[in-house]
Amino acid sequence: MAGKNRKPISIQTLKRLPNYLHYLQTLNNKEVTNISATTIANSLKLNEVQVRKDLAAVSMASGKPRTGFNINELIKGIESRLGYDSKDEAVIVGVGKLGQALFSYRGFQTYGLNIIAGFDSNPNLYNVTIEGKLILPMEKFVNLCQRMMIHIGIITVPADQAQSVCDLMLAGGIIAIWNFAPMNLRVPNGIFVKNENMSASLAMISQFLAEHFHESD
Amino acid sequence: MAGKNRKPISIQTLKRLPNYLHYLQTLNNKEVTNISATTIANSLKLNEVQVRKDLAAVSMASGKPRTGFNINELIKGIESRLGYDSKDEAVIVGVGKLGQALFSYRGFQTYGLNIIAGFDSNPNLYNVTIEGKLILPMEKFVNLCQRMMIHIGIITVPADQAQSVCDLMLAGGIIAIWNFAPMNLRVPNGIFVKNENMSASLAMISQFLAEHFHESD
DNA sequence: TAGATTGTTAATCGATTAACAATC
DNA sequence: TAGATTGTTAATCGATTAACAATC
Repeated sequence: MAGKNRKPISIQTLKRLPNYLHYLQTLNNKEVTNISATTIANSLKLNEVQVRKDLAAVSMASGKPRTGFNINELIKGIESRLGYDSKDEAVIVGVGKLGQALFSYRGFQTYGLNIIAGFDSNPNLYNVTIEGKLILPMEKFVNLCQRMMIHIGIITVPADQAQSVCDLMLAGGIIAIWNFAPMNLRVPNGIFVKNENMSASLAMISQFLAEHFHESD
Repeated sequence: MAGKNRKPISIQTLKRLPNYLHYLQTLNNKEVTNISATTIANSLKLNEVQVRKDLAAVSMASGKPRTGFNINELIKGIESRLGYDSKDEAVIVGVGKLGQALFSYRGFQTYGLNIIAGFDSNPNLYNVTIEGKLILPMEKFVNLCQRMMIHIGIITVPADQAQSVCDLMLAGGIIAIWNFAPMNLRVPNGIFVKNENMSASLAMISQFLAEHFHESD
């Protein structure tokens, strides 16, 4: 589950790692085996020292002057650091459209995430399967999480139900919550909540447009 | 479209604004009319000076010693700053499950975002309506964007189609892209891309779990 | 008045970037 | 060798936090 030799790594670096990975993977088909931090930096419009420091945090072997980094080693290093090489099991609560989208998205497998079951309070959905995975009634939630030792819970219910779902997750032993409800969850210390903050994204878009049209007035 | 008197505001502050707003809205029902930065800070587990500086960036009237800030004024200020009081029109390309989820999500109205049409290359979806909004073939995309002066494009297609959709959006005159495809888009200067970086979120969750289980070994 | 709360100025902290010596 | 590229050490930058005077 947890990888080995993980030095602490900044949140900023962590956010950039998936970008590096994606970029390296696009290169991987071609004939090149090595790449320099300089090239990566230019392609992704990042500072090259920053790229080197980021890579230093994930690559087993260090880069070599003139030749750069071995692409495959970098990919392995990043994947390992991101936990893509080990599967984490998760459950999702709220199988509306967004919930279904996440529930059925196969891409998460690539990221080491396996959503093993969905839960909803709508009886019409009980025992429906999506991509071969069952939707179950909420009553079965706590017990299943405990029995299967699930650690990750995904919340895709409306905002007003999010806190009670969250509490239920804690009862089920879940310690990391991926929250898509536009709602700040109250959790005790030691519980990790990652808010998928769409309103913040929209705020940035709105800010950009405001600046854009203000400038051009 | 763009609000008035917008001083520059840090990205960090911008991310926190929706949280303040949500918190203030939960208070708004009750009888209190004022609130102190101290109280907000404690409730949201933030530093109180940080809260004051954030609020200073959005509130028309400043707070008063002993009484704090007027809740309604704060709400108005934040909503205005976030652009929630003016509607921006957007189009979405890719009406799969995730696309449908976003397309039909009424909550975006609250955020000042109005998705007026969806586009997909699947003929089965042509002229289907979701929440009274049409899904159209890609052929109509550029023309519609231009005619209606749409500035925001949402990308919910698979990664391998994202870049070509992006290029099409630029052709249609779109200048702000909200990208849900796990893929770094190439765009010219002046175009804003907000990546909804789910892989980065997963990376953080994975990182937390790794640390958690490492510590407890 | 007294003190809770404000806004500001200065100190701290962490991340980014610049400068540079080491090396294949 | 020469020079492209590395990793490190120091400088810069921006955001957070601490200290404090102002005020209702």
